[in-house]
Amino acid sequence: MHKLADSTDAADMMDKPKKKRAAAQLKDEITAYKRRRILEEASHFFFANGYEATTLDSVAEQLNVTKPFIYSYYKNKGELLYEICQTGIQLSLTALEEALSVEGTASEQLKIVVERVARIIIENQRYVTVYLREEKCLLPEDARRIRELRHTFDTKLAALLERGKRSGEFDVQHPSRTAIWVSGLLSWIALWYHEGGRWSATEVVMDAITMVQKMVQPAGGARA
Amino acid sequence: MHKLADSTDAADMMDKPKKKRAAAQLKDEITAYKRRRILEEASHFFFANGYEATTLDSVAEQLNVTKPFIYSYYKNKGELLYEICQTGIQLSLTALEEALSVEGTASEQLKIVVERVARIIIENQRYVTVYLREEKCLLPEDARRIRELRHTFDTKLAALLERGKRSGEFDVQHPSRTAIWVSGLLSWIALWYHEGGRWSATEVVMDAITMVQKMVQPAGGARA
DNA sequence: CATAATTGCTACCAAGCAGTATAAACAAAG
DNA sequence: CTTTGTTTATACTGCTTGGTAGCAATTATG
Repeated sequence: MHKLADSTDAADMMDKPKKKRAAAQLKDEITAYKRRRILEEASHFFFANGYEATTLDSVAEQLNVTKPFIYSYYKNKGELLYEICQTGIQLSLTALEEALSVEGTASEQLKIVVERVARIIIENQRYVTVYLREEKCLLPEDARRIRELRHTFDTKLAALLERGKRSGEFDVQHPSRTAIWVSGLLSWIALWYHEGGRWSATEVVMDAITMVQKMVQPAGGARA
Repeated sequence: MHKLADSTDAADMMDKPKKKRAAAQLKDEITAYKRRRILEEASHFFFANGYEATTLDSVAEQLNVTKPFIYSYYKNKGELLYEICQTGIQLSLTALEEALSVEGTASEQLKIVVERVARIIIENQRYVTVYLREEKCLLPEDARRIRELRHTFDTKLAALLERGKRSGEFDVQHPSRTAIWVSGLLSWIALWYHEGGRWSATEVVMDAITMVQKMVQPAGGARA
């Protein structure tokens, strides 16, 4: 990402003819595409075999390229892991933020949040699972950044619970602690769901909604 | 464990004087102790750095012994991992079974189950976390045995939920699926709890009880 | 067609580590 | 004090793998 930004730098572009600019842009798109493909295959291997047990040679083979090819798009193995973990948590966070931008009562918003985040987690299971499992393999600085994203997620979720508590919709005695249980329940989906297994993605998402609603539901029971 | 049983074999013992028998028994206890110590230190490293990233040399160093020492008590690194994973799930299963042996209504039993299992998971976090994280590193045969224990756990939990459903204490539309959410919530503790962190073990256990109760609670609300 | 630049590959290295062959140290028994 | 068996360490091997130096092939440019 940084490299990419550098080479499409404004200073470079301004004094070059249109043609060169267009060519440079296309090249950057191709570079971005190659990076995405490498990341995608790497995530398959990290998910199936774990980070340490995965060799970059095997990733390269799967892409029909060689190891130095990968090294010309990523600085090292750790950068691959970081981008995968980052993707895992960032996708969830974005889904949360988009859901929160939909107007509605706290209960309505919570339902949308759980539905969308659960779907995103299932669709991007590889990234989320690697993030949950391999955090310990990240460099301290990278791990800090990831934890920060996670913290933002939990904080925004806690704010929603707090809102529902104030409005009387939810019965939670400690919103920020409850938020952790809810986000744990969502994370658990990535570790447990198996495509083509006993239960469909839709069933799992609906179950998750039900479970979370019950977790925050006041003693009187839920309303329609 | 197997080796140990072999060397205290009845055939060996019967035709030997009392003294030798006693000496052999003591020796076996010492062997068992050494195995436990190795496992304990290994679990620390596997928990902190992951299975693949842990070297047996570092485990040996921590114990002030050498690598061949470990190899004279365990056949290879994989056997260590298997015993750690096995401990992680077996402890939880035993806690569940003991809790289920306490007489009471389904609600009462469920509360005891969650309390005891949550405590066991916190106390043995290293073993449980390694089991959840490193299952993919196990040999297929070992992985199968572990999954069987997990399945027994989920099945027994589902049976309890089924009982509560029949008696009208619980509102669960699909006991075996709900059991997975409950056992996921419990597993999540191992991945998330941090000793000396923001919340005490007791708070976490009490929270877990509350969350599970709400998850199965009928719409009318909970009774005392 | 020649020249320059970019892109990917071949071939390699250094390090780390699981696992072992063998010897030393120690203990038990006579 | 020797003999015999057991326990642990020294010292090594063979292999894997992250990472790189330098070359070949391809493409763009004049």
